[in-house]
Amino acid sequence: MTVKTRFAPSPTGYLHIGGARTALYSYLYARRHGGSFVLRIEDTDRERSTEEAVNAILEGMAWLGLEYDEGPFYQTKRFDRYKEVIQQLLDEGKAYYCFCTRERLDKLREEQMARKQKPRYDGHCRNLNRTPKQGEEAVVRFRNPLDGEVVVDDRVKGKVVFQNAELDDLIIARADGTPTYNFTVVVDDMDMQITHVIRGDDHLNNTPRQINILRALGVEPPVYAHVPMILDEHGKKLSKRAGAASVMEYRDMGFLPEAVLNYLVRLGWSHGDQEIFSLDEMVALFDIDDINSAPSSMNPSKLLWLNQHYIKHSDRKHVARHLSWHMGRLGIAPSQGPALERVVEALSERAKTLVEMAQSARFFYQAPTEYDAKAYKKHVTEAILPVLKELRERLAALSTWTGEAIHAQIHALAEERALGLGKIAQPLRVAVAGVAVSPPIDVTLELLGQEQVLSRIDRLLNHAATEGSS
RNA sequence: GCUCCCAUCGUCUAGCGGUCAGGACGCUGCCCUCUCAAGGCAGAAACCCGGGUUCAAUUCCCGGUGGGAGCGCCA
Repeated sequence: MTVKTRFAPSPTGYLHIGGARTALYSYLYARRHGGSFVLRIEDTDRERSTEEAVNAILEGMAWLGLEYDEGPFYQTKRFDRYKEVIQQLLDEGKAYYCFCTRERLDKLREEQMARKQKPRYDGHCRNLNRTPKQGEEAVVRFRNPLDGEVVVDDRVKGKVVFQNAELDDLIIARADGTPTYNFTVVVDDMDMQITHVIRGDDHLNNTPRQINILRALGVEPPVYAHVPMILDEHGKKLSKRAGAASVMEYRDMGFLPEAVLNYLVRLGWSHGDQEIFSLDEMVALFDIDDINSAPSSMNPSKLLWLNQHYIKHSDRKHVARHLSWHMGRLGIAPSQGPALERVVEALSERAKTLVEMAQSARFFYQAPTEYDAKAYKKHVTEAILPVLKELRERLAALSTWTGEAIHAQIHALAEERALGLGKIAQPLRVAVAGVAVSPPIDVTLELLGQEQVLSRIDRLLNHAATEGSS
């Protein structure tokens, strides 16, 4: 039997980071075994499902590069099929109509809670054996076994046993005839021949119900693997407030998709001491049995470290492509100035995010409009101005504008004047970048180009002449 | 409240009866250095508690404590 996994989000919001991880695990497992990966949109709750959310999920999957082999399938398009199965269960006496009002159910729940009991349906209509009269409101409930137990042989949690007596008869069709979650999942997993269900462990408690329905349908349940939740950095539930919960927020913060993927795969899964995994390596090494059964917390600084790793080691063109998107957001046009790939090369060791890199890259494309006050005061001294003037002339005289030539000029001058390199490099940085931080000065000047460098030095000299130096 | 899940450095984790409890991020110190980084080296830092089982428990079992999830005509 070929492996088939699925990711089945409900479109009520963005693609959650936890969802992204279960999607990744499902994807990896299918790929690893040469199987297929299905995307299914669970939109049976028409109140809360939105098209924007569907698009957000699709966008998130695409950004991460998690390609699905089948789908997206929409449950709302399968209502006829669900109706058919519900009727089948009804006909076979495995489901029944329930006429209890919401008021009665609410009251029942309240009473049970007051008695410190687990709130559950009391089987009031279980043996009525009645079909609704014309216009009469009724839901359909699944006739859950009253005794015995259900064993979930979970690949990450191990054997988990539930007593049927703990379960009640859940509603599988609402009064308006639409099917409910626990039922549609079962029918879809059955119809789509899903072999491995990898999902959040918040679904573990639903699993025995689903298994019972599956059995009533005469189908063997798939293999289940319930992965623990992802908590925020404080060990609390991930929320919009406490750190980013949406995958797209990570894009916006300047993360590379491969960094996010690498981070997520290691959050709850491991392969010995290895930390860095390309997608191909993940596919080759991933196994459900290596998933940790305990929940894990986000470690933002480790994600940052991974991001920097990928910024440093990924193909420059690839990084440049993502960087230009962020530069666009900051209103910097990378067309006028040095090749973006070379800027990426120069900055890759000094940026943890692409947002940071875009900010640092700004001066390559836009001359500084002002000088950082502290840097100016510290480095642009009265004594250094004549040296800068001299350097300006020597740089102007250069016929080949290469890092090497620039380096030689600066070094020679520093030596002649018995100055440390920093004494010249720092004011130069202020002149060309506006701040005292940049890639190595020779690289910076080379990338900027002779014309820009000379004009920026002139500007600083003028500024010093009118505004003064320290 | 009931049912279920979980528990190794601050965090992510390795471990699968005998280890000086390993790695990674972060942190601290040193080196390198034209700035910022990157890099190199060194260091501090963990088996939740109590019972068993065993010659031997971080590891297996039970209980406690502490976290978490579920208990909808939501998914």
